[in-house]
Amino acid sequence: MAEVETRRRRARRGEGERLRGEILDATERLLVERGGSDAVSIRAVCELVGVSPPSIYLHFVDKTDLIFAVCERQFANLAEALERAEERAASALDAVLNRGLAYMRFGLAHPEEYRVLFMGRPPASPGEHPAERYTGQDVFRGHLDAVTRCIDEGMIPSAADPMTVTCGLVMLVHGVTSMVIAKPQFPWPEAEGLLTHLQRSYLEGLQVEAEGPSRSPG
Amino acid sequence: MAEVETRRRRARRGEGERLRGEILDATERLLVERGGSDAVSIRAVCELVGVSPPSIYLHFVDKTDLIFAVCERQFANLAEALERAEERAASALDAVLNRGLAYMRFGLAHPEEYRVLFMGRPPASPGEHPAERYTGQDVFRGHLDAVTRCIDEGMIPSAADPMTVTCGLVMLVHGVTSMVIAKPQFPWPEAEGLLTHLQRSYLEGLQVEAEGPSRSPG
DNA sequence: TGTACATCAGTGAACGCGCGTTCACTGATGTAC
DNA sequence: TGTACATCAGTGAACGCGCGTTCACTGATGTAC
Repeated sequence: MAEVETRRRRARRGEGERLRGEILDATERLLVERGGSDAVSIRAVCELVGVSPPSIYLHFVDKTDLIFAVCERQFANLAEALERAEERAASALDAVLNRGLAYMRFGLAHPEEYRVLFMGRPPASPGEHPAERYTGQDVFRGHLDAVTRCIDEGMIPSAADPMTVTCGLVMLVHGVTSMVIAKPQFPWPEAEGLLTHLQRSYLEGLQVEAEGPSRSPG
Repeated sequence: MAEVETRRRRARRGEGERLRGEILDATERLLVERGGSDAVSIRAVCELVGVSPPSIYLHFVDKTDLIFAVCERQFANLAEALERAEERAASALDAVLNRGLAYMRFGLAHPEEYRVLFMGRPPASPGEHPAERYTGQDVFRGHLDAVTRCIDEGMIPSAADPMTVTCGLVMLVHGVTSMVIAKPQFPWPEAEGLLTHLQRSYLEGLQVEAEGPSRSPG
């Protein structure tokens, strides 16, 4: 019951950074509970932490900076989940499929975070903040590497452009993840099965296209 | 320059409904300009229309009702664009592919509307508003019909489940559309080409899966 | 060991703002007689 | 044709609220001598 008390102990000298972490935790929790960074107020974050509003500004230059810091942490979490998934893979192709599944699982397990990372709009004050903070380039780079390895090992036809295939898979995975998050009340088929079906069919189709398409639709 | 004057003529008796349309137009315009329904205020809408805030409530029960009314209009616009695309198709398969492309074009041409329709969160006051107002079921139904016709005509293997294939295509199309909208600064390949590639490869893959997969990845 | 001082980690109160919504009203338009 | 009245399409002013941010400050913690 110790965490119930509303006013926290003041940090000792040199431990001021601890508050920063607590603020990030509270912000993320509110982001999830309330839905959307617009619905999270600095005041609410402070109340949750047990601190007064001005103290936020000791650690973040403004609200956008705070929200972005939460994003950065989540991007790091996602990247880590993807790496772990890749490590468990038996083959290069498995690594690609596993990354896709792990990405979707992350999104469905943390839908509000996923909204902020991949469904929200670009920052309110564009240009001031570096793109790395809200774009997720590391994640894409990881996908691209995994796909390239598949092509190198001949599991994806070498006629395929790695960038195109990576984007294809990203669109596919993001499509399922974001659609299920956006329209949870719609009777979608079970997500893991659907994504697996999509990933496999797409990759099979690549193989066919490389051999020369069996028929030309349209 | 007649539209510059800030205070509009009051409607004659029985013409009160005209204001409703003007309010919807202004709301949609602000939605696009400002980005997001949170950023649209009733007061801003009124200023644009040249009317006082309370007059909104003669036509809409509250702000959510107003935003939803805009959604309904946009869903109708989208459904119409999809029908027109389908009419231009030379075959059942073409109809499916054209619907996908038209859907994406609509999204990229009206990104803010697309955000509200397919990327925003479910309504603030859930349960009070019928799901048809923000789900887009008509659009999905149209996709399903088009896919079913393909299966009937043998252009998609009859072993495929229409619901699965429709969802697959929807995820794919929504994936490209929403990702490009969400991360416009990322160097994606050209969207129409990517979507065409994805749709064709996926459908080719379906064919292969129906014949029994050539290899089993994973 | 004692004391003056600097620094660090915050706080309390207020700023000006825009918001959704409600209330009592107005005055033009149409209708009944 | 004239007038009293009802209705309709709005308006003006205010409500209470929560917001991000800033300012001048406090008081505990550590340091120098």
